[in-house]
Amino acid sequence: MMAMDAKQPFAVPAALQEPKFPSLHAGSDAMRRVCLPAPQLQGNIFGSFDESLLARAEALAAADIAPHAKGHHLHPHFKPDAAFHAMSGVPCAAAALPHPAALAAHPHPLPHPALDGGDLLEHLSPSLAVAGLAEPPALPAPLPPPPLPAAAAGPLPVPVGAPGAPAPAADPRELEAFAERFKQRRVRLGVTQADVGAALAALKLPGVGSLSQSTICRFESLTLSHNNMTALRPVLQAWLEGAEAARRARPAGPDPPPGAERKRRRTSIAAPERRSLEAYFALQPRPSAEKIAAIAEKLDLKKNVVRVWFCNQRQKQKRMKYSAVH
DNA sequence: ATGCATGAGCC
DNA sequence: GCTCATGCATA
Repeated sequence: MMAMDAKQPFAVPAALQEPKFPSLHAGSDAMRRVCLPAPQLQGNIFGSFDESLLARAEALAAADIAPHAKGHHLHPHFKPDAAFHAMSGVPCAAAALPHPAALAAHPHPLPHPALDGGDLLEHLSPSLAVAGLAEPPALPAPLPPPPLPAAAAGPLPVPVGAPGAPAPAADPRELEAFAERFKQRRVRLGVTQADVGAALAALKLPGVGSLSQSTICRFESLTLSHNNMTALRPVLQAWLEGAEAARRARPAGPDPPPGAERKRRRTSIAAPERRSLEAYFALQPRPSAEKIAAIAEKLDLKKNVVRVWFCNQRQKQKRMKYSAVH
């Protein structure tokens, strides 16, 4: 079994998630954000068809999913989240698909024409989403980053929780610019993403503890939701200023003793299964519990794994990257 | 840098 | 059960 010690440094202050979207002009942003980033989503769908996969998905859909098919409306009730999804769900299903042409050009007929829903799975590209986009040139690393404890604790003005400023201008363009500047300066300081995350706790900002390397990385690469980016920006800015100030004062620091001890393994979904899931997702981003169960059974995956997979996919669609600036 | 997962809060 | 913010593990 897996060790599941839920250690949470701090609970996210409700203030960060409660009042989600004030009046979110982000509506338009969100709209733009919906479309799948998938830069690799333009290969020829018919070039290399994986018959077996498609046949499998098709069979699955026709034999198992459809029968259970209970009219799944787009949004049962109108909750704040639904509002967000209402617009992301509809246009996305279409946008996520390769081409409309694919729908009309699918090769073989169905064993059960009468069945609906899942039968659309046949025109899904086999390996569209597998092509990894190579990492950008990045920097040749001419300068060796000296590991610095970066305990930038200090008399920081903390321009964060401004009492009278509820919404600190969340312009996607602004966030992007800041993120880039942040990374630039961070590197200049010779601080790693992990260091930043850890140092954050030292700031003692209300409701702000440490963050992981993952989160810092995602911030810099804009792979966080707009809200998340907005919430993190002031915090990271505070750290940056403090760190640079501390740097000026004492430009040197001892090495942090590296401690290492962790365990937990990440379940990995095999390529074929992943492709199937992607296929389903393109057609129905929010399958019912029944469908999830059916999919899980057919793909021989745990139901929870499938459920989480769908959740994560949905989250990905809401990320900033590639969104606004277009 | 990113895939799979957890947990809080909400419906 | 879902969304959302986050994190561990890993490619």
